[in-house]
Amino acid sequence: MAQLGELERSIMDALWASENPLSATELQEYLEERARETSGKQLAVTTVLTVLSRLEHKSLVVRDRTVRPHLYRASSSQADHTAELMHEILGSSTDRGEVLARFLGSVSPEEAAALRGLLDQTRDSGRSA
Amino acid sequence: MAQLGELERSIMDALWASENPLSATELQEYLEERARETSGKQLAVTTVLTVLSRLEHKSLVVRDRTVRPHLYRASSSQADHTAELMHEILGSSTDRGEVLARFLGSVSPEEAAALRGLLDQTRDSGRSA
DNA sequence: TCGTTCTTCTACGGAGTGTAGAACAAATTG
DNA sequence: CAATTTGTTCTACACTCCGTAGAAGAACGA
Repeated sequence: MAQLGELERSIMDALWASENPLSATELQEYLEERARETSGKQLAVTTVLTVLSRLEHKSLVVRDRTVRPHLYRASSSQADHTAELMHEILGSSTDRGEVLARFLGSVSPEEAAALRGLLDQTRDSGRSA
Repeated sequence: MAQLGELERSIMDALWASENPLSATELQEYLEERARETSGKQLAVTTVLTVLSRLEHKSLVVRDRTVRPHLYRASSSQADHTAELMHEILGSSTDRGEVLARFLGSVSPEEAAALRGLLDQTRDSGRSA
């Protein structure tokens, strides 16, 4: 699934942060805000549109073409997407157990606690396939 | 840190799988073996060397220049590297807890069990910084 | 020193990404 | 309906990364 570029990532972040689907122009404005402190540079709308198309193509973004302007939303939540990525990475390894061990070693105590809680909740819900 | 290309990945896999550091030529042969079933195609040694240099530049590979031929080894274990990657991905998210929840939801029962065990072991060894 | 072995330099083509103008389509309004 | 505004698609270019490797240079054994 490959890693996203910087602008792609910003746009996904914007979509993930937003409750409602956004138009290209709204995104453009949003991005300008975000960038104001950094390299405050206004992007062309076409730039945003191009990237949105690419993200749509990668199935990360869903576009509503029935309205004008078109509205865009992330096809899955950031958490889902991120978890999926992590899983992919984990799967690319030959020794999952070892990876998980190292992974836990670098996790904060709070997160470790959270994980324990989650594992207890999940304990009985055996996966089907 | 970005994702590795296919050949880069193969080379890292080879280095990770090997006990000892390897020379470019050894790697070349190793890769030919691996590829025999697939697209059995012999790479030029220079190709391997180029990629090794790039990997060295990315600090994934360490090269011993005191011997001839130079010997190459992975700078960290596959497990470490993978865990680090996972951590990076996790860190890129705004809601780690949620991500971990989703992540656990897609983990096999065996892995869940392993995680429980690991968490118990790690319980007391609080991290310093 | 001569050849062999190994490494470095240089280079090219293809893919992915940031960037956006030009051209085209739809909606709004006079 | 015609003109203007708003929005979308097409096309394109530059830059970086990666796979690939030849040519040229360096080191070592005979």
